[in-house]
Amino acid sequence: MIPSDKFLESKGVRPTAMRLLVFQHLAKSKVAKTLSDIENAFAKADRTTLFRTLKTFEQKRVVHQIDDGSGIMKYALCEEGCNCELERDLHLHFHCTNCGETICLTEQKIPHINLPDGFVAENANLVLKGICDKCSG
Amino acid sequence: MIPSDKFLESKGVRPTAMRLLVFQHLAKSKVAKTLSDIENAFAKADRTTLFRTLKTFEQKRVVHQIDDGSGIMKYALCEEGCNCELERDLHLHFHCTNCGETICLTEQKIPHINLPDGFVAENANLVLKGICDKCSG
DNA sequence: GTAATAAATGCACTTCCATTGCATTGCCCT
DNA sequence: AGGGCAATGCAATGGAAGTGCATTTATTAC
Ligand SMILES: [Mn+2]
Ligand SMILES: [Mn+2]
Ligand SMILES: [Zn+2]
Ligand SMILES: [Zn+2]
Repeated sequence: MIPSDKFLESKGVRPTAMRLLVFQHLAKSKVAKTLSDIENAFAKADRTTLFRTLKTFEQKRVVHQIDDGSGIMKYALCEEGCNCELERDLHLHFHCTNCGETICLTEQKIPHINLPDGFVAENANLVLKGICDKCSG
Repeated sequence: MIPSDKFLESKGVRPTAMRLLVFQHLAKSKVAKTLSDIENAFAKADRTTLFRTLKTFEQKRVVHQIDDGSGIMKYALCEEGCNCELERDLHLHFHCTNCGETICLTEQKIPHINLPDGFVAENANLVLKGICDKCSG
C-alpha cells in the first residue's frame, strides 16, 4: 500500500495536510462525496480550499467529478490505471433515489454507441437511478 | 396533424396562450432549449411562468427535462408514444462541446445494463459529449 | 540562514440558475 | 353576474459554483 503522500506526489499534486485529509476521506468512502459532505467531515475546513483541492485533484486525475443529476456535483477517487484523459468516465454511476448516495460501478462499463453520421463522441456519462443494494436489502 | 391546443388538452394541460407558444416553440426546434432560451424567444414572457409551464409540461409528459452536464437544464418535447412514466428517458442525448447545443437522439436507445445484485434501476440518463454533425461538417 | 519566489489557503463577495410566496388576473362553470 | 380555481407576474430567496485579493505557508535561490 503506497502511502498517500507519495501517491499524490506521483500524480503531481503537492501533499499538503488538507489535501491528504481529503484524499484519505475519499479513499475510505465507498460512495461519491459532495463538496459539502467533505466540508462537514472536517470541522475547520474552508469551503474554497476544498473546492480548489478537488479541482486540482480532478486536473491531476486523482478524482473524477460525477454529475448524477441531483444538481450537486460529487467526487470519487479515480481507479488505478484509469485513463480519464481519454474518456473521462468509462464506468457508470448509480444514484439511489432512496438514500441519495451515488456510487461508482467501476466494473460496469459504458457500452459503445453507434452515432449518426457527423457526430463524434469524446466523452460519455451514464447515470442509472433507482434503489441501491443497501436500500433494497 | 393534430392542432396544438387539442394536443395539450389530450395531455391534460390547459392550452393557454403562453403554453401554446412554448409548445410550438419547442415543436419547431430540433435542439433542446433552456429556460433562458425560451424566455428570450418571447419578448414579454415572465421567467416564472415559463418555469412553471415547463414543470407542468414535464408532469404531464409533454416535455422531458435533460441534464446534459452543462449545469443548465434543457427541455425537449417527448416523442409520440413516449413512456416517460416508466423510464423517463430511454433515448440518449448528445451535447456538443463546440456549439453548446443538446439534441435528443431518439433513435439511439440506452442499452440495457446488468447491475450487481441488489441494485434496481428505474431510470437512466446517458449523455454523450463531443462534436455534433453541424460542427463537424 | 535569509531573501526572493511561488503555491496554497481563508475570507468576502459575486454570479447564475432554480425555486417559492403572495397578490393579482383570467378562465370556467353555475 | 358571481364564486372558485388555475394561471400569471413580480419580488424575494436559496443553493451551489466560481472569483478576487490579501495572507500564510512552502520552495527555491543566493
Ligand atoms: Mn465513478
Ligand atoms: Mn430527449
Ligand atoms: Zn440507497
Ligand atoms: Zn455543435
